[in-house]
Amino acid sequence: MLPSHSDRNPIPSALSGFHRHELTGRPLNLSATLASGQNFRWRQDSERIWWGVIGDLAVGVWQEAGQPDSPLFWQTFPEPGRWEVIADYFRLEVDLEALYAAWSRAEPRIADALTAFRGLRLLRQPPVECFFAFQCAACNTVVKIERSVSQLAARYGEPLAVSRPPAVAANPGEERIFYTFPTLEALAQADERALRADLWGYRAPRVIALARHLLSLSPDWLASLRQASYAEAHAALTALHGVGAKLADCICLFALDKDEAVPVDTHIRQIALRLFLPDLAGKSLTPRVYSALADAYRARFGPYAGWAQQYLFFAELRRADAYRDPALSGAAD
DNA sequence: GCTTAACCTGGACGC
DNA sequence: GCGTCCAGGTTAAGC
Repeated sequence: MLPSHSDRNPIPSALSGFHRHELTGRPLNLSATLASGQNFRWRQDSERIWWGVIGDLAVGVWQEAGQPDSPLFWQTFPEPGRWEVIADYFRLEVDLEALYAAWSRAEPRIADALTAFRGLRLLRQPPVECFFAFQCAACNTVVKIERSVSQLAARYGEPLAVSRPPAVAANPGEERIFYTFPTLEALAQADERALRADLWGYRAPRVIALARHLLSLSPDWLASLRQASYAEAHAALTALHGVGAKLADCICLFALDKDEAVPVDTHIRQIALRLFLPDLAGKSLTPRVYSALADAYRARFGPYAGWAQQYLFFAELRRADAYRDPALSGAAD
């Protein structure tokens, strides 16, 4: 079960008990995927093992840094061996090489980002978690979003029983407690003052109101949008008070399998103005401009435009020095 | 249909 | 130490 030794990156001893999965033909750049701003709850420990929560499972994953074709080492807690959950979450069914070829033909200027972050994948996140995590994103910083979302889970989620809790870098030797993301029922009964104390600020009452509204529709309403078209899902989401076009696109792309969704935030806007639509520079981000920018990505990158924009987005983040991990790609090792 | 201000808050920055 | 600005947006009012 344990891997062979590697001189470049010693296999962490903490991987004892982990499984090994060969990513044959399905590259995965673990660090780029988990640090590219899709999800705010994954953390790396001192041995560079990534720890997160998928649904009701705590998950540990490790891969040799900058080697998207190297094996993935993984384990789930408290129920071990749930590979199907990990494969689904990281969307390993998607053939990246075919996408790279098509994107490069359509827009050669994406080549550097593809090379730097080869194996970056979009996640298939639980819809409720994605919906509320990105509620926190408005006028906020990534560090604060991560803190707010983690505190929300700790306050209103359920602790996960991990039989052999991993130590995490920030607190060596301390047992790490994992929490599920809160249910709609828990969020509907949340205390606004507590949320404000957790840095949710003016977003706090909106979170509670949205949870109550979603419950009134159906506990499974968000997940049911996976069966809808992109246009239908986007329209349904933006009809909710507090959900604009950008947030709707984040949920569509990161949780609802709408691969053509392009969340136009400040970074994606700047990239599009620089590469595709310089004539729109100086224009306010009205709904019409938002659509024009997103359509520009879709016109070039097709039905997986949302994946392509994630590469450009992450490259822009790194340029802006807004990333935390210096070893996200092979070039960085 | 576009522009603007308000909404929380902590960190970076200039003075 | 203090003031100002900014950060992965959304909404409503005013024009």
